[in-house]
Order: sequence, then structure tokens, then C-alpha cells
Amino acid sequence: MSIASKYEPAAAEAKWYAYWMEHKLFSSSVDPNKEPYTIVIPPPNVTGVLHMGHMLNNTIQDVLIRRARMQGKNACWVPGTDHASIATETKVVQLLKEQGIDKKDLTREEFLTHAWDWKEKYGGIILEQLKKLGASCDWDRTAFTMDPGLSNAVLSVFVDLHKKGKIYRGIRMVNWDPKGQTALSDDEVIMKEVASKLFYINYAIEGSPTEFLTIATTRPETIMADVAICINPDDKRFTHLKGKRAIIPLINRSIPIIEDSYVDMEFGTGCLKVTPAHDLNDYELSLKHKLEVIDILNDDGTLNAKAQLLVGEDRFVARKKIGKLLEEAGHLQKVDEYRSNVGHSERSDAVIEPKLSMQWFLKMDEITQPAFKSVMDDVIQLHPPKFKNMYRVWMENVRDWCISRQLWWGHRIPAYYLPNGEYVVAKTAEEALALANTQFGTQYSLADLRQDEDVLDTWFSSWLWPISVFDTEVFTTGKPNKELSYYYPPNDLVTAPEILFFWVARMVIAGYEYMGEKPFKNVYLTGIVRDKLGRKMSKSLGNSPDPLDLIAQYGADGVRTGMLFSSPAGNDLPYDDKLVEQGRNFANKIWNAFRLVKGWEIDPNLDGSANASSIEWFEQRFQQSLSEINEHFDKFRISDALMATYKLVWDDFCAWYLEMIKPAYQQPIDQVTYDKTLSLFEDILKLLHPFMPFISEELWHQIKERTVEESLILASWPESKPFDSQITADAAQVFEVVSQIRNLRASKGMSPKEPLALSIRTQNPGVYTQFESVLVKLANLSSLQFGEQVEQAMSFVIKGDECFVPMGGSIDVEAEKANLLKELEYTQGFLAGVLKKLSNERFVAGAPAQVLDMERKKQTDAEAKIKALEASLAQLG
RNA sequence: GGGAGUUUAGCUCAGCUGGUUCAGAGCAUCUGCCUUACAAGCAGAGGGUCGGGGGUUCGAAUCCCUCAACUCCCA
Repeated sequence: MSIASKYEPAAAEAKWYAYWMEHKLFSSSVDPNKEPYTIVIPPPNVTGVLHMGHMLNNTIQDVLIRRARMQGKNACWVPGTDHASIATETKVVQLLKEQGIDKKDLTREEFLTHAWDWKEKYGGIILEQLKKLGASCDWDRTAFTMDPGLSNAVLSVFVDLHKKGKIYRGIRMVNWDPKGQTALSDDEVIMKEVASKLFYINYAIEGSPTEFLTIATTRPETIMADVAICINPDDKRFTHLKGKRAIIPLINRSIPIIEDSYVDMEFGTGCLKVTPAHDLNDYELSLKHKLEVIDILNDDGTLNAKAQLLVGEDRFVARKKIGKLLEEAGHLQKVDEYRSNVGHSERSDAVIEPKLSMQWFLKMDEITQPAFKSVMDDVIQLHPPKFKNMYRVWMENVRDWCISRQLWWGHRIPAYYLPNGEYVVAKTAEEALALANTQFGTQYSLADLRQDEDVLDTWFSSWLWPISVFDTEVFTTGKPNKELSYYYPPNDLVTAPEILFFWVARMVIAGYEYMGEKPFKNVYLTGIVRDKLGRKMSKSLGNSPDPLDLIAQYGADGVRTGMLFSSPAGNDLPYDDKLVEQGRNFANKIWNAFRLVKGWEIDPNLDGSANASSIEWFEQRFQQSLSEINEHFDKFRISDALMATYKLVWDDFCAWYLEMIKPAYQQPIDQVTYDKTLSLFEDILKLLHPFMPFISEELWHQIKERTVEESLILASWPESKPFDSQITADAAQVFEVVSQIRNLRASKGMSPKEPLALSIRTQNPGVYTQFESVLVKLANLSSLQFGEQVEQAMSFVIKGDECFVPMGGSIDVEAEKANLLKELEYTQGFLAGVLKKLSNERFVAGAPAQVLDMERKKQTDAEAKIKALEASLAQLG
């Protein structure tokens, strides 16, 4: 035999991916005669490299798209990348720094030139990596969120929403990243518990030099920004201070003492300093009590002139220094160690500074309504459904979306400020100028316009993705083009739950706003890939294997199945090399099954009728599995679909079917069985294809020469037909007998080569005779007969049928008796339980007929078994 | 502090509207085998009070209450 005994994936993978690409088998175009099946990829960061999360995510998408393609649908998987403004800008800034260039020394245009250069050079590597995984994307459709068309779409949407009055400018407390010098959304802030200090500071009471109040704070450097002290109105300790004023230490500014039940009497000293510019809660308190706001920090986190003290010092340095100053001045009572949760930038890891600034917002109250309803009404289904609840909670508490970012890389906000202090919003400067001059009756020129410096939040472009990859004009025309009308809405979206709100919810919002329809029907939420210690896999921890290394080592098919073996929707995937090893082994198993079949010689004169029942059985079994697999797919249980396929191939096909029909060593096989077996093999390859595209396509073409059109990727998914579960049940019973005999040999230390005789006492010999040749072959029987009890025999009972295996003088009577007794006792106990149930009048009265019948059947079966066991025991003496 | 979720074998998970698919699967473990497709394999085996307690019911892994542990989201 010339075929290698181990499957070598590398060559097949390169070959078939090139083949599929060359013949454009992934491509899709509008075809009104075919039902479309669409997936848009969650666009990875253009600067990203493939990580394990992408592997899982894209494998699932590929499985779905390949199966849909085989089901005859017009399968279209649109790939692309996201400009990821923060991540990319951070990376480019870093890169420039390494080259000795500081972003501050560059103009906006110069910086963007660098960024684009970098994007052209390294961007999209990730898409090349996806090809190694086997992703069958329509690469001709590859989109980028900053492509001219898609960018235009973003600006159109901004202008439109502004016109609709949904976009406004406002002062808001935002999460300011002093390092990245940008505002972040709440979702981009990571809370981390850090060690800090709680400073207890004494504030003197105005007009009463000996009296003071003590305030506990972790941020003493902000006392200069204090505008009040707040106490709880119910707090008896401070009743005497109501209406008085306190003096800020060191700068001696007088501030009022106010009352609000917001103050937690238990925490710290029970009174609170109110610093609206530097704390969100304080800011809200200041709005409520109409207090002024004093901002003492610069954008880079250093203290400004309003601080009066320590001007120019960094906030952390200032914190230390002011501690000392307070101590020297006798205002510091004590300092406690304290652990607190502090927000950090997801990207730069800088400690977030709450900061008041002018930002752009999208009003969310109305625009979210259809999106909320569609998920609640299951028009859009989340898988698993537990995420519906999370979605509801988020939607119910949604806040206006801060869409501006103080960055350069991204879509620049199309708002233009005028010398008269007004601004206009338009897609281009020219349009803005025209608009301004009409609106205000002015004679401005382009030079008078100053465009907003900020760019839009990345999600403000990717929320349009399911629409804009097909049609970038619909946002202005309102009329979907041919592509969009055909492919929209995409069927399924596969993504991580962590961006359910960032991205998924916002796509739903945009879908309804601009298409009046949902942007997809199903959302499959994957889990997070974790290492053995349960930690999220990340580059910084260095705990993630390189996906490309894994593919090289285990093969793409092995890695794909490995990722899917243990990842039900919504559950984290605890990654272990064992999984991909199992995947690789599975590929090898299939490979070797093929070697076996391909190695057979055919004798056209041979009669194969003895194999008819085996073939019949496997066909029924195949249909049984197929219906399970289809059901799993329909419910988005991808892992279960894989597992059912795995068992069908490994257990039913390889372990049973092939052994059943396998001719003796170096013996030929008949034509009918051979042809039928190859055809069954083909059916199996079809089921395997979505999971293991490479090896399945490889073997598909090794079975026989095929044209491009006959490639497996385009083959039809097997048709589901009714099946006879009696045959599969009968076979299971026969297999059980085979197992028992093998077990018997093993326990006696006998060689499997030593034939045994078998006699069965049964009411239904037909169960066995239909598989007689199989039973004889697999159990290695010298004879099979039906009849009464046999002496000097080992025995076992299968479904009430007694099986006797004569062992001559070698049988250990006592051990055999003990075995039978044990079985007997168990069965008697079982029967007792059944009888107890049946003698319970309330059970008989209350239980449905079906259950009752079941119990009665249990009773008769158990009684028959007991009788048989007792007879055997009597025989042994 | 508010909300959501999870808890079933050593690990990862199934278990639908209470009742034979009811205690399951895969992996891991143990025993024996290089039996000519495959040791990346074959044949067997063991392993769980379904987180604890209480309740409803003829009957509970499944429904209710309560406690505990863990996870996530919002503050």
C-alpha cells in the first residue's frame, strides 16, 4: 500500500485552498433564483494578528457558511477589517516613538500619512492568516471601515442624525485618558483593584477656629477643587454644623457645608468633600445643589493654575507632595492603607481621570426602541438565550452615546466652526460653507471654517457594517441597491459577548434606523478562550499559543475541530493542547479509514449479499445521526453537531461498519459492498466538510477524479430521510452481545483469536439472525444457536435474552454463581421499586397511561430476567 | 450598593414542557493488547447523595424557598 499511514495536512491545505480560490468557489453574486445566506465578519482590528479568539470565532462562521453553501444557498461571507482608532493610533504612536518621532511634533496630515503607510504595510495580515484556517470568505468583497465609500457612509449618517436632532454637543463628565489624551466610553475603561491610601484631612469650621471636620479621601491633590462639604441630613454627629462653612486647608478658601442623603454615614468619616470637576458623583451632586465647578487639572494630568499649589506637577506626584504639606501644616489626621477600584484605559492602561469636556453625543432614548423590541420579541435571537436578559438590562439603562474621540486616526467629525461662534454640520467643507452662508447670511470663505479636531468613535462606523459592506449610498438615497436588497439582512452573526453592547446592539439600532429592519436573524455568542488556569488568553500574559504554529503542528482541520470540541455557545473555552490533538487524531482516523477502503481488491464474481444487513443498518444509522446533527445545527449547538458527527464517523462507521464488512486479510471484496461503502464514505465526507474542509476535499478527490463543479465544497448536504429505529435498536443489542463476549474473553485472559460457541435463549431470534454473519465475525464465534440452557457455560443476560457461552471445564462455578447472584439481587431490588410504584394507588391514578405502560413493561422485563437468572443459578447447583 | 448568570464524574459540558434516552457524552484515568487501516490505534473497566438544607408532588437533576461558593455587568 502506497498511502502514508499518517495524514500530512500541510500539502493538502495549501493545495485545496489555492484550488478553491483559483476557481472562485467562495465568491457570491446576486442571484434572485437562489436563497442568500449571508454572514458579515466581525471585522478584526486592521493592526491585529490572529489570536485564539479569532480562531474560534471564524471557525464557527466558516462551519455555518460551508454548510449553508452545501445546502444550496447562495453563501456569502463578507470579510474585512476595522480601523480601530484607539488601538491603531496607539500602535502607530508607539512605533513612531521607537523611530524617535514624537506625535506632538507632527501635523495631523503628517501623522495620518505615517498611519496609512503603516496600515498599507502591515494591515490585513490577519486576513491572510484566516486563509490558513480555511475561512471561505468572498475575498473580493474585503472591506475596510476607512475605505472611501464606507467613510462616506459614516459621514452621511452623522449629518443625517444631526439633522434629525439626535446628535448634540454637550459638556459631560467623560473618562479622560491623560496618556492617550482622549475620552473613552465607559466600556473602554477597565476597573482594577489597586492599593491606595485613604487620607483623613481636617477642614476647619469658619468662624470657629478650634472646631474642624475630618474628611476621608483617596485624592488629596484635588482638595483645591473642592466646592462644598456634604453631610447626611440624618447624621446626628454633624447636626450642629448645618448651614456653616468650612475652610479648605492650605489654600484657605471657604466652602459651604451642604446636606444630601447620598452620603453614606458608614463610610470613612461620614462626610464628603464635593469636587465636581474630578468625580462623577460629585459632579451630579453639584448639578443638584447648583455648585460651581473648579477644574484644576490639565489634559495631561498635571495641575493647572487654578490649583494654586503644585502647579505643573503630575497628579500622582502632587498627591504625595500634598500629603506632606498637609501633614506639615497639621491638617492631616492619619493615613490608612486602602484598596479601591480604579478605572484604567483599556488601551494605554493609564488611570482614568473623570473630566468635564465638550463632546459629541448621540441621543439614545428613541433610536434604541425598535432595537430593544426586536430582541425582546425574538425577531433577533441571541444564542444562548441567557444573553437576552443582559441585553434588556443594558437597553433599559442605556445612556447617550459619546461618539467623539480626541484622536486623529478615524473619521473626522464633519462639523465646522464659524467665526461667529456657530457651527454647521455637512459632509464636506464646501457644503458646510454653503450651508453656513445661507443659514447665517454671511460671506465666509473656506478659510474661515475650522473643522472639529476630533474623530468619531470606532463603533460609529462599525455599527453600519452589515449595511455599508453592501451599499454605502443607502444612507443618503434611502434606496438600497441590488446587492443590499438581496443580501440584507445577514442571517447569522458570530461574535464575543464582550461586544454585545459596543457593537451588536448598535448594529441593531442602525439596522432599524436606516433599513427599517434587523441586521441579522441570529446572534451566536462565543465564549472567551482561556488557558488552563482560567486566565483570558492575551499577548501580555504570553499564555496564548500562536495559532499559525498550531495549524502547522496539528493541521487546520485538527485545530478547527479541537476548538469546537469543548465550546458550547456562550461558554468559555478552556484551551488545552489535548483538544487540538484530539482533532488531529480524528483527521488521522478518517485518513486511515480511507486507506483501508482504498486498499481493497474487488472480485466482481463475489457475492456480497451477506453484507446487505450491515449496509442497511449503517444507512439507517446515518439517517438517525443526520437528523440529530441537523437539529443541533438548527439550534446553534455547533459543538454537539460536531460531537454527533465524530461519533458517527469513529464509532459507527469505523469501529462497527467497516469491521462488519471488512474482508479477511488479503481477501477481495465484492463489487456491490465496495461501491456502497464508497458512497457511504462520500456521505460522511459531506457531513465532515464544514468542520474539516481540507481532509474531506482531499479524500473526496481521491475517491475519484472530479471536476471543479463536482468539488465537495459545492456538493449537496445529504438529504434527511425517515429512518427505521428498530434496526438501529436491534443492532445495538447485537453489539451489546459482541461486547459481552469480548469482555468475557478479557476477564478470562483468553485471546480474541480463540473462537467461542454461543447459544441464546430468546423470544426473538430474528434480532440476531438478521445480523448473524456480523455477530459470528465480530464476536469470533465457532457457532451460534438458539435454544435452551447450556451446561458448563458462562452466561449473561441482554434485554431479557439469556446468552450462554460453553467454556468446557474451565468455568469457575463459584465466581459465576457470585456474578449471577449479584445481578439477581440488583434486578430484584429494581423490581421491588417498580412494584412499589405500581401498588401506589395515587401513582396509578395520577400518572399518564404512557408512564404506566412503561412501568408495567419494566415489571415484566424484570420478572423475566429474574426467572432466567434463577434458572441459571439452579443449573450451577 | 443594584442586577444577571453559574454550580451534574478528575476536566469540559449535555440533560427540552417534572416520569426508560435519567443519572449521560467527550477527554482524562486504570487493565490488557504493536490483532496487517490507524499505538495519532484496538478491546475492556472503574468513577457522580446532580453545591448544602427545606418544601411542593404518587414521583424532582428538572418546580418553589433558603443558604453557600464562583463569574459577569452596572455603580
